[in-house]
Amino acid sequence: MQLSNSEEQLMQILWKQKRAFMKDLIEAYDDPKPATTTVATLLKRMQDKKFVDYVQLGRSREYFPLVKKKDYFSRHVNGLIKNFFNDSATQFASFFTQETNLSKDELEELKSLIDKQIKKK
Amino acid sequence: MQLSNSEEQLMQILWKQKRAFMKDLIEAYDDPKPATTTVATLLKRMQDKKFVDYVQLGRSREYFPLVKKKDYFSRHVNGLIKNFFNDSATQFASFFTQETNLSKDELEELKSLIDKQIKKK
DNA sequence: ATTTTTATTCTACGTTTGTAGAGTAAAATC
DNA sequence: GATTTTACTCTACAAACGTAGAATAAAAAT
Repeated sequence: MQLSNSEEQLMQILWKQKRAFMKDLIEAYDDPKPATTTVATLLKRMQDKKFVDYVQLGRSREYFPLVKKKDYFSRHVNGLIKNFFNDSATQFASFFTQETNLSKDELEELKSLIDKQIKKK
Repeated sequence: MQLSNSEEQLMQILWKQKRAFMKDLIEAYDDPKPATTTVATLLKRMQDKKFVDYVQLGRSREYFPLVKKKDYFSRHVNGLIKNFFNDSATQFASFFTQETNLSKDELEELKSLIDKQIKKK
């Protein structure tokens, strides 16, 4: 099951905060901040989808992610790659380096990164 | 305005076929294929969203994309980058090369690609 | 002790999405 | 020319989303 857009937005905040009470989450929204009830609904749905859980502390709940950003993100990108580049990561990478306009420095950096990866193999 | 999931799936088919009649589009679906009315609805909604248009040929319509896959995809990835890597393409790239497990050969290929890009700058 | 604030639940409601039946008109077939 | 098929349109409807008011209950402030 996937997160909806507004759920994902909230998830981003939670990932950043790592563990948070609802008020902290709302705090982090740009104005106009959503109603607490809105966030509560989202959190409950996200909990049903097994993306977050919480511990009860006093009469408040401290929420935390059940899914790592990394993992969630990987699934995402892999989906993208599958859909747009019929499953070829290189094709994707190629597209990516050409389309996102990285500066020369960034490209150099990326290159050396790849070099490191190659050495590992 | 964004495409929904099933709209995007249909869009993928249309991008592949470039121009197509509804029956060709349905043809391309895996079984169980959707009802023609379903696809018709999707096409109409996609038309409202300005993602496709058609020319009438006889009493049939030949549909075609109004948005290039490339552009659509760029928007997507840029959104991802913004959301997950607070707008740093290199951070994304770094993550990408580490997480998707490209083979040594693929990495080499990517590297030379990047080199080409660098030379252009 | 009474009032106010805080934290959460329950309920709700308009919108978008996924899916498709019923109806209609033209074209093809018998 | 009557019947079947094809190509759409119109309407519908349940599920998911985005958003939040009303209600409740506990805690804090007065």
